[in-house]
Amino acid sequence: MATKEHCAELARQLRVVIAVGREVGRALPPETPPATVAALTILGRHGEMRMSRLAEYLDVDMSVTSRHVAHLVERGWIDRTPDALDRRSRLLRLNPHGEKVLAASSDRAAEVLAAHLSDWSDDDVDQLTGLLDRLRLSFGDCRTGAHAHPPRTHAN
Amino acid sequence: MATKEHCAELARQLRVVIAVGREVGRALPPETPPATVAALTILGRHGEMRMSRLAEYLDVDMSVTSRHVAHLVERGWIDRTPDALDRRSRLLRLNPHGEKVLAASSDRAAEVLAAHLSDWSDDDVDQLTGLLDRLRLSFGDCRTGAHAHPPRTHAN
DNA sequence: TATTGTTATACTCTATAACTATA
DNA sequence: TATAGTTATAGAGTATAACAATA
Repeated sequence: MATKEHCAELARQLRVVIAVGREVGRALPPETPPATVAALTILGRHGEMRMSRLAEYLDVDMSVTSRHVAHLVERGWIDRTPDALDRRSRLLRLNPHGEKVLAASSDRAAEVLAAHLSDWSDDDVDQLTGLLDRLRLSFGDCRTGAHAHPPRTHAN
Repeated sequence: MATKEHCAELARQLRVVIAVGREVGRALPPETPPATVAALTILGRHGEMRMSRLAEYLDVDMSVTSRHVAHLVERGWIDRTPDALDRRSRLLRLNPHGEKVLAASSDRAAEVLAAHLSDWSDDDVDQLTGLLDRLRLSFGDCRTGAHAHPPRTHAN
């Protein structure tokens, strides 16, 4: 069980990482701002899902997600199809065009990181990535757990 | 030397940290929004400094820093004194009131983290903190190095 | 009645550019 | 001429609340 002192130090470093994220974000082309890439990344990783679940993954309000999604649809990067099992909701899915855009963005972000991490080994990077993933789980489980897991009875 | 594939995965996880940071930020009281706490944290950790250096630490434009600093001065949390050795610039320093506010914010952030990290050991937390600090250095050195280190010939 | 998603509105944070004062 | 800092303005990103449609 982590003590509060250690968590306080982690909190400080967390804010530093946000600065690094901004730095990486600045290197992205104007047509794919960070928030856009974030949505594409989640759809690319977890596949088809509905608005509410995307909002959970992004950790922002659904109203915000709705705007981002509308933008992605306008650009022709994702498809938004009606959900046959619940006509209130719509299913979101990355299309081939969106996959290309995501790949390019992801590539650019990786370049920026690699340029600064020249003295890191792959093992170093993996270790950090692993801990961040664990951090995500520690927070994410709690968040989505609030409404006891979304009932994914229809589409996966 | 880290390869681009590993960096791409790190980039994805980095965005997760931003979400966690937002989550922690939401728990802060309205009078100390995240950006305000960030400025206080840096002044608390590195002591007296001028605007330009604070802007570097925050990794935002000086115009943005100027606004935040004005806010901090209005609230009476920092003192802004003229720099005798360069009358264009002003030195910023946390005062006792600001130290109290910072302590309270820091405490709150640590609480939120600790609540989610119940199954983390202190060693786990330290390991992540250490890697994040190294990440900061890998980026920060490059950023401030652009103008070959600020000439700290006068204060500190 | 509750839930999914959209839209209107306001607030926070940031960047760009024009400006003042000093080096 | 260059640099430190301020201010005005614009643009992302997010949250709250009111709303429509469906469960």
